[in-house]
Amino acid sequence: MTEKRTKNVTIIEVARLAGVSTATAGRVLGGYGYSSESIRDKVREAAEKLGYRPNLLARGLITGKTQTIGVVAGDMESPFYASVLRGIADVARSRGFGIVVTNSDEILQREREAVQLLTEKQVDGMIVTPSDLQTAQHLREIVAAGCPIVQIDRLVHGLEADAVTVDNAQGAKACIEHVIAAGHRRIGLISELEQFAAGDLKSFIDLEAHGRVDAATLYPSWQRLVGYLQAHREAGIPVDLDLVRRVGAYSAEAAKEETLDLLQGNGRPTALFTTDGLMSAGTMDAISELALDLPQDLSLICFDDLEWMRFLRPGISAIAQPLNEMGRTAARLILARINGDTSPFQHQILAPSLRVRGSVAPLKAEGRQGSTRPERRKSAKA
Amino acid sequence: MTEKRTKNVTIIEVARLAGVSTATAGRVLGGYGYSSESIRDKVREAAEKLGYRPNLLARGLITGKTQTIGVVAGDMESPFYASVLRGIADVARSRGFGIVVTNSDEILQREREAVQLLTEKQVDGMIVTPSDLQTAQHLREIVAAGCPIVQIDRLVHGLEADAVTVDNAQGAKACIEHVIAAGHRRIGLISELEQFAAGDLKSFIDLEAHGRVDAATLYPSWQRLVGYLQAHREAGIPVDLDLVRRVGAYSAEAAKEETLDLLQGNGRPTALFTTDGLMSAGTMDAISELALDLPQDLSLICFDDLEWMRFLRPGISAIAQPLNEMGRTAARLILARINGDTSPFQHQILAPSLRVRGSVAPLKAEGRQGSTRPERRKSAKA
DNA sequence: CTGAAAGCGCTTACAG
DNA sequence: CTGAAAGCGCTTACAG
Repeated sequence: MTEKRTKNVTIIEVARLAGVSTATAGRVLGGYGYSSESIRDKVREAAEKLGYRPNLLARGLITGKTQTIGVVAGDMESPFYASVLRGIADVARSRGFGIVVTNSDEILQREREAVQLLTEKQVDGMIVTPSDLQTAQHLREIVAAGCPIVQIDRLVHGLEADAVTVDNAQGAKACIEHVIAAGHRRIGLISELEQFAAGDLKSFIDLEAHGRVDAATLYPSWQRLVGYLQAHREAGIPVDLDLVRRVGAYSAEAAKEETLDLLQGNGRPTALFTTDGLMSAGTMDAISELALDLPQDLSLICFDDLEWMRFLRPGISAIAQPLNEMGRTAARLILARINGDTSPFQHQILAPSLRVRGSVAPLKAEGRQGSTRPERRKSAKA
Repeated sequence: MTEKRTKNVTIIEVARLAGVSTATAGRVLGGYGYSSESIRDKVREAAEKLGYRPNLLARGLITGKTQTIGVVAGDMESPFYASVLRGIADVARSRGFGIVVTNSDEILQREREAVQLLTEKQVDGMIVTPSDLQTAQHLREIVAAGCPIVQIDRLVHGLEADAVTVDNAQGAKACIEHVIAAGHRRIGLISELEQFAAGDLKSFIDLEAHGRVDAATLYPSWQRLVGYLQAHREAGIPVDLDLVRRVGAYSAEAAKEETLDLLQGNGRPTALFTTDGLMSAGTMDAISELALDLPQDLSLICFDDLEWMRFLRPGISAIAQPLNEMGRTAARLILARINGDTSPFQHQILAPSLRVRGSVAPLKAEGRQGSTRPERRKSAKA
């Protein structure tokens, strides 16, 4: 009960029992040098008998490799990161690597501390979802120090490192085209759109219309807005600014408020596009509160994650991000770098897989909208 | 571009620049011995100037502590484990620990390999959700070797280690009482109930009725069945065996089939209790397929996770497991052991937090059931 | 309070 | 193919 940690069997004891040098025992057990078959057997037998387990710390100290990938996620509890992590873990496991994971909560300072911890733990490489796309001094430093890193989901401006992202503009565009094909013309957008250095929504939309926006360097929700705008432009449908709702925070509650405001105002949309799982959750709360029927009163389409889709009510369409694949790709890239790959940096852009669940209701004749008035609000919460 | 990993600054170089011995430099930088203020400043300055970062591998090799917790989860992508992991990560971070995580997929062999990897990486302790409650030789071995472990969610028979579980019987009982209070008498159960050594469902129910079942050593879904049975007994409602559905696999598809069979048979229940998130998902699929209205046609209550609850349709009740708390508790326990706590092993049983979303519809007069006939099946999939 | 020496458990050249 | 020696970057007694 109170025994201290039993002393581990070391290579020295195995060597002694096998009657060989520690160097030889090490070669057999570590699988790295030449050794004759007879010696191999002797050493293995001795190791087995003593219950020898290699100490990867010692090996790592000397080889400079820990067979470990460090991961800085935003929040591993969210379906997004959980799925990405699973992809990373699968590839790591198949290659004999471990992963040490941390959460940044998208807070720069926390990300710095995480990177620091991972560095001190001597991980062979890092996979990170950068919190800040401008200031990323800590990332530039470790890259300069020779630690390979792979960015996921976002690109730090001018960081010389591999990256894996989803084609957000393309995916969002596909969603909107889907809805337009069903006859909708007034499509509301509920989107985070939190950080954008260059000003307000209006300016951004103007810039985009003139082709002055580089989608690759934007935060995902802004990229999805670009897809929304593109689809409208190509279909010849003017964008009503009132329909484009910038929630301004990654918060379901805020998304709910924004949706309520949109749906209770004049000129209500006939369809709604939410740009991620959390926005969808908030929007659905609003829809419940207003006691709207989907998709009769309102069509809803979400840019979402496969995991979350399971919980969507029937009648809601969604396009899923290939999150496992994003994790797997990132892990493969980092492992290649760890193994000495020095080819130019890659930016892999994954196409969202169009796993649509439910279909968008075709736009019906007018008249239904009046049936659900703001006065009915809260009626669902009997 | 092709530079090799730049050689790290070591304590030796810092010591040289500061004009002190490596032992002294180590004491300052490692914060473990005495040192005068003037020397502290000199050393820190030198370290700063050279960009010194400690190598935790070397420290770990010598101290025998890595400040790392190993975690064997079933599947970190699932909301259950994702939430537990988050709890663990939060406590670990606050104490300066890292976590290395692995997935077992509830497969014993994979769990063994995971434990092996973590052992070789010299984690200070492990948190594991055991895949098999009988055969757990690998766990007994590492415990015997002095590596503390904390079990989560399940208890290995006779394993001398701390554990954190949820009071499943109690939670399930609360659910059923909730439904009974609303007037329901025919309450269907959709549950995994996969592994149970001692035979079939009927035998189990008989055993339980005679108080011959020790809930503590059961798999969670069986514990939830116990709560279902207890609530019936205390309310004086006989259990109809036809209503108790053993899905026999942790599969949403299988849960769906079982639900369809139950709802399309004679003597349909007026309420349904699902014992976890995956069962709920399958059940909801079945309900959609039958085009049933919730809670008008059927009341549904789920034993579930907070994360998943967000996606439940209004009108569905659910009781949530405190998963973050389970992770946090486990992390605190393992840290205490790592710090030398030798008190008797604890088994902490967390009460499910009654975060009910939506309420159970009171049972209405008869007559509604006929309105949804099996013929309507698939009608929702227009 | 500080330093010289030994050592954690392995791997790596270098001889043989 | 095998062994003796050195060393990875730290910490730990042990003297002073």
